[in-house]
Amino acid sequence: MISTKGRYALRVMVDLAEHHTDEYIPLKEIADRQQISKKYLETIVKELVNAKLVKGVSGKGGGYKLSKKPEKYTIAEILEATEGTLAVVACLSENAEKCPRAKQCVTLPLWNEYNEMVHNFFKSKKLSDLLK
Amino acid sequence: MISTKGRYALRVMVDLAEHHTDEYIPLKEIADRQQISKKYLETIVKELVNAKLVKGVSGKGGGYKLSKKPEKYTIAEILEATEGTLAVVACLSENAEKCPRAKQCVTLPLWNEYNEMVHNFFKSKKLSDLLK
DNA sequence: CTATTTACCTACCGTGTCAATAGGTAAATA
DNA sequence: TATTTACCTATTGACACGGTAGGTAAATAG
Repeated sequence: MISTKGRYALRVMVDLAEHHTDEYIPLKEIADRQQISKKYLETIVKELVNAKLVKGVSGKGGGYKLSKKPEKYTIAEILEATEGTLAVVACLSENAEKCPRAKQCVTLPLWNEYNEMVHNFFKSKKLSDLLK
Repeated sequence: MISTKGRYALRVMVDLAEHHTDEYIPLKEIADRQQISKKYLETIVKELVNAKLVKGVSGKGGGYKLSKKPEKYTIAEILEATEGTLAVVACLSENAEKCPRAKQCVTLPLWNEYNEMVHNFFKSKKLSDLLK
């Protein structure tokens, strides 16, 4: 299940996209518009900054800004930055040690198919698709 | 992410399907074959029994048995019984109170589409599809 | 009738994550 | 120098996950 972390991140990205000018947008504005605790948003936006999805500058006139155009973001990269992984089962996550049962596992093909479907879905969707 | 609970449940169901005769199959056999702690399996199989997906009888000669043919089970119903819900976001789960932001929510259409895709996927897959 | 086998029930535990809060420090501008 | 902003480091309570422990009830075999 996609956690609030990922869902809020998406809403922040959309907000940044919709209010994008030359200026940086302070988090307080976003928090007010989205009605999400600013403190909590800080922890989320930090991960977006780490993943270089948004750029932040401190000080007066500072805030956050998208680092590329909305149509250049896949939903997948945004969710992966905040959710950690989009893998649908633990054994298919990027940093999973390989399962010794893999060869005989009757359910693995199902998980592989499911996993691929989910990844393709989120890779096919762009941030710009969420704008009105 | 699908938890071990759901994944083990699926393996139990497959095991029951593959070793299905007239007899009931004791959990110990399944636990041994699948190399999963019997104690833990008990808690999982209990939920399958509650959902009437398998039938259990006590006593000597007892054990568990599928309550219908493998091709009659969708993967969806098995996972829902053990995972609680297959909803991809909290606000789309069956017993969620309706979100006051729904009307204005920019991300809701995405979640709806994703949710439907996932449900369709698991409804289209049958337990019999996992048998060799 | 007794022993054995099985499901079934209740409770507990450690660990980790989620969602959120608190209280600072550093950077940048006016 | 004051103010605004991001950024950093905890901390909290609640809850689920993965698993264990020890018992009770039911059913059969001898």
